[in-house]
Amino acid sequence: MKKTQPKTEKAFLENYDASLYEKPSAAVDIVILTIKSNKLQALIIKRDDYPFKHKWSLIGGFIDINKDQTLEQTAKRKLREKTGVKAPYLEQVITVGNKKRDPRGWSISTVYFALLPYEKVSLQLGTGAADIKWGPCEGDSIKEKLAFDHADLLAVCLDRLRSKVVYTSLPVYLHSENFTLSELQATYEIIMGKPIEKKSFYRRMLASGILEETNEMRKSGRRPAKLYRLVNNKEAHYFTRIIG
Amino acid sequence: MKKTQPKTEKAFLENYDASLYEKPSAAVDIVILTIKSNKLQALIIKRDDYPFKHKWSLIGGFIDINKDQTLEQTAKRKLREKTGVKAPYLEQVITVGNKKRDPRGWSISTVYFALLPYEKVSLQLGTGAADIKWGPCEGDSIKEKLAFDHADLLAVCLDRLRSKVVYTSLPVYLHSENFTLSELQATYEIIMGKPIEKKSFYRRMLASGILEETNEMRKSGRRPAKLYRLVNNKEAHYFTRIIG
DNA sequence: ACAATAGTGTCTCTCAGACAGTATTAT
DNA sequence: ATAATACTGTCTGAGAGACACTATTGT
Repeated sequence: MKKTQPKTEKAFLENYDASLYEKPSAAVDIVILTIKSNKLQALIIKRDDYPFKHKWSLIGGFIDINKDQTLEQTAKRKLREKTGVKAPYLEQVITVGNKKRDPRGWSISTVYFALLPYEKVSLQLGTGAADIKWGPCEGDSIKEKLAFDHADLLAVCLDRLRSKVVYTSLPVYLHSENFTLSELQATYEIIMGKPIEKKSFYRRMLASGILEETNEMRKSGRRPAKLYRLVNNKEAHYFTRIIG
Repeated sequence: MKKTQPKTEKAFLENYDASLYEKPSAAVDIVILTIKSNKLQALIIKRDDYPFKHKWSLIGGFIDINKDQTLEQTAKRKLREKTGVKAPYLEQVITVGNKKRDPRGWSISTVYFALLPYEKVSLQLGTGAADIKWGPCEGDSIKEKLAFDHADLLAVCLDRLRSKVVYTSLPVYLHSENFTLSELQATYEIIMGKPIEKKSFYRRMLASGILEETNEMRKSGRRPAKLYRLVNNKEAHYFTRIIG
């Protein structure tokens, strides 16, 4: 028995039943990165529900089509629920989708990475988590074995960050309001995993126009250092050459 | 009446019913680009079904969880169905997802862009299309008004291509096997929308190590030009400085 | 005074930009 | 010979790399 073809867009939409087609599940996962104890660290939670109950995983969850207006909003909501803050930098990295990554069946996940200053974060357990913590990144991974394909997703994000560090100003988002150039350089070096020439770094950063001096000094070490801040509302800066 | 909690992963999975949760629709769209008549052109089809019946749109379609193993496979399948070829370059660009982009409801789409040489393509209508053609890109858009948010998706891809052209070798994928450096330069210039210094371009390309001479010459113009080809299985090359 | 950290001076090197000059073909 | 297109020579300039040097603090 053939259904009659609707004659207008309106008629088509009135008769459309989305539930007739089998769909993959759709989720968002976020790799939240910070610098803590001179290490790049990723935020992970211990799952309190099946599947992978009691295993560590990235922060994430299904899109709730009744609550979320957009994909990015889903990411921002999750991020806020776990860290209590709005990330100064959030980038969509990749979407993976296949039949095997989730034992419950065909699923896709859009992966974001967020950078934020450690001092600003106050971790919150939220629902579905038995524990939450920062795990130091070593190379492309983390000591804890992660659920699903989350180890892969983390690796992709770390890769993306490392490839961008050499021509962008992304590491400033790992610092709070004021920071010294030495501190910023240290952050670059931690991510790159190797030292940078101080002079090249100073030249580059000061010429970029994204930083401005404050009147304050950091008095921790020996000679006090000038504190800088990101110029009001500056986007990430893209340099025309690579450093390091 | 509270359902009892399953006691093991196995029990949980056996009882799991994916259809209980409302999911967004999940699709893939592909911006297929080529150079034709000295212009960057995008492949579009005229839709033969609702919604947006008889409107132009990008190539795409829902993920078929019974046929497709992975998201990328969905993209490759669509691409092959419409062009008859395997694209030498395919890159995932963005995933958009919200409640309004499709009148049928919450939907997400993962967008890829593909580069391929015009000569290799033989357009195929396939199912669901009333027409298929190349449309010249002007700036960030195309003359034809596109269905859904496809104009935005196209713009994001053109943006991505333009931003990458200045530091990568992507344009080689718009040429077939053999090409001259002048032809390749012309392709760069079409994408960038402005001329490049010939000497800088030659130096850069020859130093990159991604090209090798063939024994043949192109005899079209006055002085014949050396034909080059991509060295066996070379990936896209990333330069350390920007051109143009 | 000295150690430690912050910051500068300055030379070299690589590669893009500019542009003039040479090479090889068809007519 | 001339026009057209393919290439090369070579100078300049911007910015990275190297590294020695000066500056400012606490002890």
